[in-house]
Amino acid sequence: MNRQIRRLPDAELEVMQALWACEVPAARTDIEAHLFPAHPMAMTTLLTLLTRLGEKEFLTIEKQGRRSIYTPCVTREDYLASQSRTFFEKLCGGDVSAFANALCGSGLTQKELAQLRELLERDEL
Amino acid sequence: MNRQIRRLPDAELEVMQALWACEVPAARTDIEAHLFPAHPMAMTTLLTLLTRLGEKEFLTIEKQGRRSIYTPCVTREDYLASQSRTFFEKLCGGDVSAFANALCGSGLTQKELAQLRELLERDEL
DNA sequence: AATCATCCTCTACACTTGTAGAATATAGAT
DNA sequence: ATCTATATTCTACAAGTGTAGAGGATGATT
Repeated sequence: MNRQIRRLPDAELEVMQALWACEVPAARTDIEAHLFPAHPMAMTTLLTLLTRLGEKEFLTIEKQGRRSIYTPCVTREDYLASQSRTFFEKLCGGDVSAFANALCGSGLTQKELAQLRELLERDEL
Repeated sequence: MNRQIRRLPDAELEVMQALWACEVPAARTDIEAHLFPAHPMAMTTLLTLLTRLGEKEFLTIEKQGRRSIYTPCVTREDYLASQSRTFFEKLCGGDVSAFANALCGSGLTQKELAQLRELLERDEL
């Protein structure tokens, strides 16, 4: 069903999140515009991260003249699902109650928890 | 309520998990016995990791003659809660429905999901 | 007291990650 | 044809991570 997707380092994840937020395929400027403004980075840094993501096959890079366009080849949904699984297995040891406790202690509001419960219910059908 | 706890690298986390599984305070041999058997490591590797965890203040090291005893100073619960929060914020962008979808797609069984929902409900009271 | 066994610390090294300047290539303007 | 702005790739480096051997300290044994 869902293969194991390697965990990305923080900086690369931020770039992927920006890419996922774009209309794809996206140009560098587009991705740049979707980056977390609170974490500025030099343009070459962004390009380095994009290259590394390409090597890791999280996205493909196609050149059009001097510019490149980037297309994700892992969806956000798949990535999140895979990382959830990893969290459950590696951190919670596959123990549902440990997981539930973690969520309850995580600072999510009552409202958010209720919402989560409801969504889980709906999806279960 | 719960401060931000830095994320541990995989190898260090495994050691912490082993320590949490011990009667504390624990000796190295004890921790060793609780390590994931599927991932063998040299004794000195374990000791290096314990030292690093001490530097990061995840545990304290007390010497008794030539041997050391280790005591966690971050609880498993606090660590899991903090990491859940980070997961929710950084991966799901603070979006409950993205989180719910991630869980539903993560390969958890229907039974596990139902159990999770129930535990959340109970804890909400 | 000398030797041995055991436990820990030091040192080491390759690989990854975060970061970005220098160098190179290319489309557009003159 | 040349110059210029701009986009990408190369190179670089410090810090973090995974791994473990060499060396030093100390408790146990003869």
